[in-house]
Parts: sequence; C-alpha cells; structure tokens
Amino acid sequence: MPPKAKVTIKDVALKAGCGIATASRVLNNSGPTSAEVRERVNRAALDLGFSFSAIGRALQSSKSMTVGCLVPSLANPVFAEAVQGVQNELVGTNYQLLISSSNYDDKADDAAISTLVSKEVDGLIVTMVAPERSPALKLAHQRGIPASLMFHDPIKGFATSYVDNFEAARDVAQRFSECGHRRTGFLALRLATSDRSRNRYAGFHAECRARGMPDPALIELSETDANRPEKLAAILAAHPDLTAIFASNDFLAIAVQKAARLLGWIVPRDLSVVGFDGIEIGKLLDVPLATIETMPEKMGRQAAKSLLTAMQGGVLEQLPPLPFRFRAGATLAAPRAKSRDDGRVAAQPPSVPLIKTILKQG
Amino acid sequence: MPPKAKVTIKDVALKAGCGIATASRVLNNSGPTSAEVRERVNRAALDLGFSFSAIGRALQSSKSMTVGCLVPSLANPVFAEAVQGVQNELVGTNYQLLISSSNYDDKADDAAISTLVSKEVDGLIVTMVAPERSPALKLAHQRGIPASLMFHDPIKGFATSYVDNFEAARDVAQRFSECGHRRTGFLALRLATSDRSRNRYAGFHAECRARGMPDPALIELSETDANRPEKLAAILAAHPDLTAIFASNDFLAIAVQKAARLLGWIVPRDLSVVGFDGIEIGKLLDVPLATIETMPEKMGRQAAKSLLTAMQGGVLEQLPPLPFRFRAGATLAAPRAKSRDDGRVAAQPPSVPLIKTILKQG
DNA sequence: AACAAATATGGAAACGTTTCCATTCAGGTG
DNA sequence: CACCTGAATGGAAACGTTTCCATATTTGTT
Repeated sequence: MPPKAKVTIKDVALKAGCGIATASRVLNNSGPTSAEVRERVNRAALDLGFSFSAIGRALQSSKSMTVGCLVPSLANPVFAEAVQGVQNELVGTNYQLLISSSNYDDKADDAAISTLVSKEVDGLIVTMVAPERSPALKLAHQRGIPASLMFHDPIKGFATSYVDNFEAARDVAQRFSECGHRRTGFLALRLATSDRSRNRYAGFHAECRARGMPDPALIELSETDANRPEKLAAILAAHPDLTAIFASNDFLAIAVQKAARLLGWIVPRDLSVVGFDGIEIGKLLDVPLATIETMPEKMGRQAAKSLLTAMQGGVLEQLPPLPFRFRAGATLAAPRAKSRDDGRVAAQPPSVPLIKTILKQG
Repeated sequence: MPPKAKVTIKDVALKAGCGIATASRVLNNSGPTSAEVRERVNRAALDLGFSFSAIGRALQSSKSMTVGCLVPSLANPVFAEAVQGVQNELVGTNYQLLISSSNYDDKADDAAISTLVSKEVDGLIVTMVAPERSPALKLAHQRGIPASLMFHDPIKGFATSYVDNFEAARDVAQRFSECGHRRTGFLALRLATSDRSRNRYAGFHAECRARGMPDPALIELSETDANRPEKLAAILAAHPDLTAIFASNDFLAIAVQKAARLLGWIVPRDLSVVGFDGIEIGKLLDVPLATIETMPEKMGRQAAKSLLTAMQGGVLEQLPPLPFRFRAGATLAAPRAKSRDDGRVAAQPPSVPLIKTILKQG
C-alpha cells in the first residue's frame, strides 16, 4: 500500500487503460460508459485511493464550492452560535465554510472580505461593523457574488437575517413603563462598532419618549471595564436615580446584578435589570434574568438557506425578521417607591437611526 | 466602470503590452523587470481591478494556503474560543481557515476530515471524538498533511495543544479533600464522546482513591436534562450523602447551584461545587463559582502556531500542556458536620485511561 | 572593438479537472 | 448490402497561475 502523495484522474485512467475523459465520465456518472470500463475504472480508483482534487475542479468549473463567512469574533457566543447555524445548514450540501473575523475593526472587515473574494468564494455571509459602507462588500456585489447578511437591519441590495432590535428594545421600554419605571439606563459595549446596540438604544429611547419617560441614560462601558464589576458599580452609583437598566447583552446584565450587589443594592427591589440575547445561564441564576430571547442559530441557518438558493441561481429575497421573545425573570419588578422624578439631564438622542426613531413614533 | 466578471493576469499582460510571464514577475516581485514595464503592468492591474485567483495559484503551486479546522461544535463557547485563537494566529499569515463541525459524532468527524482533505488543506487542526482511531485522520497523515490536535492528550504521531485534564482534576480532588470532603460526585455530559471529561473523571477518581476517599459517584447527564434543573435536582436528591460535586464544565456547575437551590440546599454549606473551564460569568454570580481556569484561546493559538511551523517545513513537536489554575470561589467550603461515612457503593472505576491512573498513583 | 556577463523578456509546459468534439464501432432499418 | 443512428471512447482545449527555458538586449570588461 503505497499512499502516493497525489493520485490524479490521469493515474486512474492509466491504470484502467482508458482515456481520462472516460475515467472522468465513470467517476462522475456523467455520460455513457460501458459496464466493463466502468468496472475497471472504479477498481483502479479504489486501488489507488483516488479522490478528486477540489482545486482542479474549482479551476475548471470556476465554482469553489466554498462559502465565506465573516463575523466580528467567535469569542462572542452569539456569533459563534450563528456560525454554527450556518454550518448546520451547509452540512449535506457540497459547500464548505471559510471563516474570518475582524475583531470589531472595520478596516479588518474590509480586508477579510477582500481575502475571501480572492479565494473565489461562491457566496458570502457577513456580519460587520458597517456593511453599508464597505468598499470590499460592494465590489463583491459587483462581481456577482451573492451575499447574505446576519444580525443587520435590511440594507438595499442585500438580504439579511436579523431580529428587529428596535422593536425588541421598545418591548423592554414598554415593560419598564408598565412596571412603573421612569428613569432608566441603557448599558452597552462598543456602541460605535455595533449597529445592533445602536438600534436597541434607538428603539428603547423612542419608546421611552413615546411614553413620556425621561430619555434613558446612555452608559457605554469600555471593553476592559466590562470585566470589572467594581468599575460598573461606581458608574451605577453615579446614577442613583435610575430604577431600571436595559443591558445590551446578558453578560452585561449579569454584571449589573453583580455591581448592584457590590453596592448593597438588591435586584430587583433597588434596581431592575433586563438583558438581551437569552443565554441559558440566565435561567439558572439565583435571581433569574429577564431578557429578550433571540435565535442566533436560526439566524445563521436562515442566512445560509437564503444564500444557497441564491447560489443555485435563485434570487436573494428578504425574509421577515426572526422573532424575539421576552423572557420573564425576577430581575424585573416594580421600583421601590421613592418619588423623586424631578429635573435631570436627558441623555443625548440617538445619532444614527434617527429616521427610524422619528418614523416609528409618528 | 466595467467590473468585468473575471480579470486575469492575461488581461493585465494584454493591456500592459507584455507577456504574461513578465506580468507575473512584476505582480509578484519575482525576477528582474524594467522600471518601464513595471509601471505599465501595475497601472493596468489597477485599472482593471485585477486580483490573483487563489485557485489558479493553488493549482500551480499545489498549496491551497488553507488550514482545515474541525471541532465538535461552535455552540460550545470553549471550542468557539479556541477556533478564534486559531484565527487570531492565522491573521497576518496568508492562510485561510476552513471550518467544519461534527456535533460530537465520530462518523461525522471522519467525513469532515475527508472533505477537508479533498479540499487539499495544507494543514489540519482538530478536536474530535476519537482521533486515535479515525481512518480519515490517519489517511491525512499518510498523505503528509500535518495535523495539530486541540484539547486532546498526546497521541503518537501528532502534536497536541491541551491542558492536563487529569492533573487539573486531581487538583480539585485534593482541594475537596483538604476541605474535609469525602463523598464526592463527578458530573458530566456526553462522557462517551468526550475524552476530556473522561480524563477529568480519571484524575478525580485517582486522587480520591489516593487520599482514601470513597470513589466518586459518576453522574452522567443527558443532553436535554442539562437544561432541566429540576431533573438535576432529582438526581442530586438521590445522592444525599454527597458533600461536593465536581462538574465537568462551568455551565453544569451553575446548574448544580440552581438545582441545590431548588432542593433548599445552600451552596456551599450543604453542597460544594467546583466547575471547569473558568468562564467569566462564574465570577459574577451571587456565589462566585470555584473552578479550574483554562485558556482555550491560547490553545487554539498554540495549535495554529505549531501547525504553521510544520507547514513551513519545520517539524511538529509536542509542547508541554498549557497551564490551568484553580480559581477560588465561594462555592467551595468545608462540608457541614454530619458524620456518616459508612458503607456506600463505589462508582465503577474509570474504563479508558486506566493505565494513566495506575501510573500516576504509583 | 570584441566578447562575456548580466539583465529583460516571452513562449510554453505544468498543475487536475471537465467538456466539446471527432472518431470508432455496433446494431438496426430500408 | 448499404445506410443511419446511437453508444462508447479518447484527444485536446480551457480554467489562471508560476516557472523553466531560450532568446534578445544591455552593460561591463579587457
């Protein structure tokens, strides 16, 4: 058994005593072949341990049978799950998944897309800092490479699989309001590089306004402070009037619980918290986390499904957003009665999705 | 602006009025070229928006500049982080990452490896159910494709980046013992498909024995029950004599806390819990989780680094395991005094890593 | 001024496929 | 028996590179 470094179809044809065209036809079941030569070719292929060179095939067919996928980081479980969803959908097709990540850097985003394109991927599935102004993505589009977005709100020219962050955030504001909260805060990480967080803030802000609540305090946490509960506690202490915090993800929400504990505050008596994403651990906490449940895996699946039909010549069409669901939890309750709703500075209004805000408020 | 579907080096050469060989030399800075033709070629390439076809290159050089990576699932944050580590290490090289996942199925493992090999990856980074008996992995090895393992203990023929699960688990047993615990349990998911969990159990078991403690109770949780705290509570209730649980990952450890709460038990007074992995959330809990901290990201990085040197012709050599660290947490304390250490059935001894067990105990 | 050496260039082969086309051969029809 | 149809086959081109080799040009040395 000599596992020759490279056994090509030429070797097979030689051993089977036929032309490579015939061997190709046998091996692919394409075109007519006699039973006798079929037998010889198959035996030769088996003996030699032949397998097709995907590269040779790709060159000749100009189809790489590869899908490129870009997300900010796999260290974020939400994106990791989404990529797994893509993968799950791709299993069973002949497509392979080429991945890349940008670490939330829009320059890296562009470079990554370019690289994927030069690898001649047949399609793209991307979540990036700013897809609407990525030259590389536009170029890919011009070259006819179908692209499917994940997590992003719809953009002209692309299909996207997403959850309506704006609406979900409005839901949270509504529940805060119904509980009797008025002064609220919105806590996020990396607002500048996450349209998701911005959209959540916009929706939250819009609904607070619509209900006559003061504008929510916008609290942005630095990457490093996210892992320093005492830092977060100090920030919370500086906002003693807030009775409810909407955190842009569940990890932050749990960090808020911790920070509150450090301050001697009791959740939800002294501070209500609602998270976003719906991670399982939230259910297991001493005080189970109220949150918005989303479906990252489904998001990936849907993006992949759309892309597959597009790559098979179909048209990329925009589906409705995936559903979200409010998960009740003990971190949300009515605020303790402490009536001081007087003059406080309002947070600045949302900058980016202003149109949407105005639109939805009517 | 006609972004022609495909602009090849031939087009560039034509536009620059030179041969393709010359164009290639200019574009690659390989071989001598005159300043004048250099100028023309570069301008033509720019005008046409030329970029190399990775496929054409791959075919001619028989290097795909692609690394294949297989993990059980990206939905497990530990693997996702490791893959991100691989990615981080690959950024800056010219290698791209092709990923696949098996969902903890060894047949799927093999199929995935085969697919990656037929895609002609230049190297492999894998975590699978049973690398030591994967035909596809062996085949890849025979074909001269370097492979680097992640999370697995060393195996003949492959380099691996791992943490010494056996030793880490012994550490936990030792701490249990020092706190005064005697009757302990080991809680895991998917024992059959996770050599990591098996090694942890083996180490835990070995050290318990070495210290004259009763064999730990081996509790395996089904996939679905992992999300049902009441189910886990029932199981714990059936083991009322246990004073400490070592959970094979932090999620399970947190689930144990929840289950204990359901039973009205107080952690750590009525039950101590130690987890594994060292996720950040553990620090934020009301009762911070004691756990073994590991470094999945570094694991991925190390695997990638080794592989890179191997692919550049170097030799794949086995590095020492990555360090682990016990993170103290309030979930571990001395058991409440309740002296009843009498006749109980011992769990069955570990089946797989028996040799290692015996060896280390002397 | 003659010649060697270095520099610059392009043709062509090779990488592994698939597919178009032409060729051969068998069998069936008139 | 001549003819046609259809099946079976293999040669060769094409996909986009890089690189070997041969040729043509320049430069430098006596």
